Amino acid sequence: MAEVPQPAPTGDELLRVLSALGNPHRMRIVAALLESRTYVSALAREIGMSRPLLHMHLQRLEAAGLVVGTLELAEDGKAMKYYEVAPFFYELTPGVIARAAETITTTADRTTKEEAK
Amino acid sequence: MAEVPQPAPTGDELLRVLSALGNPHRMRIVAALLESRTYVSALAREIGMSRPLLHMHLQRLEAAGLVVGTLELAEDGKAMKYYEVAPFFYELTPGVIARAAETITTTADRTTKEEAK
DNA sequence: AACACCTGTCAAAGTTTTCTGACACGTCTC
DNA sequence: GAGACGTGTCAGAAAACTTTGACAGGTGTT
Repeated sequence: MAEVPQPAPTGDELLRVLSALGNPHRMRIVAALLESRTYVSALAREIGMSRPLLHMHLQRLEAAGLVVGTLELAEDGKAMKYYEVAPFFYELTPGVIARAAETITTTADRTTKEEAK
Repeated sequence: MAEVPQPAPTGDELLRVLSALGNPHRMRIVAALLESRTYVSALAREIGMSRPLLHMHLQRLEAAGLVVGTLELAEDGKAMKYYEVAPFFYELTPGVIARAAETITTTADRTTKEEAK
């Protein structure tokens, strides 16, 4: 197994990842998806969570690049969204945090950019 | 430099760490403290943040074990609280998250335990 | 005594995140 | 057509987090 040097994550990326993982529900979701990929409704039943809520959490995890969703057509024609965990890897050290901190765009900037597009 | 195997963090510990670092201000605070240890008031001026607010953020970081504060008496008798970053190291992978997820105590449990002591 | 620092805490306000209960749309089966 | 699945979205309530300003205490200097 080759050791691959990790590129330093940007502040915004790391921020998305950390705040996505810093939530008990979302940790459990990652754990469940690592066990086996499933579709939203099944996962909602499995972990006992309302579907709209799970939808939101999955959104957050996907935005952080930690899971990926794929809309698949089942043989019976039903459209089902399958999710699986992405193979992420982050190292958390003071240095990494400090380097990331330099590239954090302010909330104001982020909002402005979003609105601009 | 010896490679030390990292013990798997508990769910609650990882949760505290991730939610502590998943905040732009707190990232910047870690970055500033890595540059040089300082005391609260000086740091507040340096990063342009109100002292009570900084106090709260430092609390959160310290609770997660990411920084350590020491109350020191200056020669002139003034009591000053110096903070510095702790040498932390966490690896974030799907497996680590999944293992941590198993040991998450529910919010209800945590609250009960806190009150019980 | 008044000022300039340092420390801490607290209540209230503001903002974001989380969560629920509808609703709308689609397919297939009875 | 009604029912059982699947998808997504939206508004509003509830809870958590962030932020401010004011207060109280400490020391040492003018």
